[in-house]
Amino acid sequence: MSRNPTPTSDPCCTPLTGAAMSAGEAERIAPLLKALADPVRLRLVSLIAAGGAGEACVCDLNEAFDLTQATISHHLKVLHTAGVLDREKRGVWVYYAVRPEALRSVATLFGTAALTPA
Amino acid sequence: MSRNPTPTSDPCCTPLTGAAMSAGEAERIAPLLKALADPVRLRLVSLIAAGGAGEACVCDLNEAFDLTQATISHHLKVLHTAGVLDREKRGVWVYYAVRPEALRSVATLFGTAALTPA
DNA sequence: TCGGGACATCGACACTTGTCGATGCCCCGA
DNA sequence: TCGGGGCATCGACAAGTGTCGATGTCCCGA
Repeated sequence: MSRNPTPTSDPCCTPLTGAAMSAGEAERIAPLLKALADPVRLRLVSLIAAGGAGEACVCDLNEAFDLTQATISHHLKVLHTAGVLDREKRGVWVYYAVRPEALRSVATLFGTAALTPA
Repeated sequence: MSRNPTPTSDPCCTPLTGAAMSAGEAERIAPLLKALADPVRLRLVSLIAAGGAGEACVCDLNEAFDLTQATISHHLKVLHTAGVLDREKRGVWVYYAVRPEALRSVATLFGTAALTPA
């Protein structure tokens, strides 16, 4: 619809059409990044990952923030829904664990990108 | 927060697994991830990075999406403000280039994290 | 059996964000 | 000098997001 009628032949630069990331790929990865793009959730993942076995109890996470328990629970749900965290209930307590595959996806995406020297 | 659009001073480059991330550190990195956490912006960065010299003209980027020129301009501004893209005007056209440091920050952050289970 | 503690969910609120059409600014070519 | 094209900005709108207090659900110990 809004295709530019090419004001002058051969405008400025390289084609770059049909390049690296497809639209579908971008739509698949963006939610993962969106889940991680929050200071509280970044710290949550960091706290869980820094814990001994890569997991942490919600009761401990609650005490690390100046936020309501409902808010922390919400953030943990967002991370879990995005596939960043695993959830396991043990008796009264709930433990969240980091899913390495999720972080590996992001690392791969930007790792290769950062190494392209131009 | 009227920050200079070129935060060259040591971005993040801190492991996600070592010690827990501080609140200030999380607040500093989250905007970078937030800028990248959008399908359109991910494709924009990908297109720019895939171009020959790691840069691209806005006129070409406009044609790669089914969005208004104003919307693309907005997304480019977000990426530029976050320090992901560099902006350079050449005559009538404007070229955006990827800042490798920005992507390297993200790669470092999640790269070490993905290697955890060892 | 009953009470209480640990999490999740709900409803509500202010704030942010993605998108658009319209308009303004700047640079070049005629 | 003037007209036009490339890009940014403005104002507006709907949709999404972070946060809270209140409430619900489940499980254990007394």
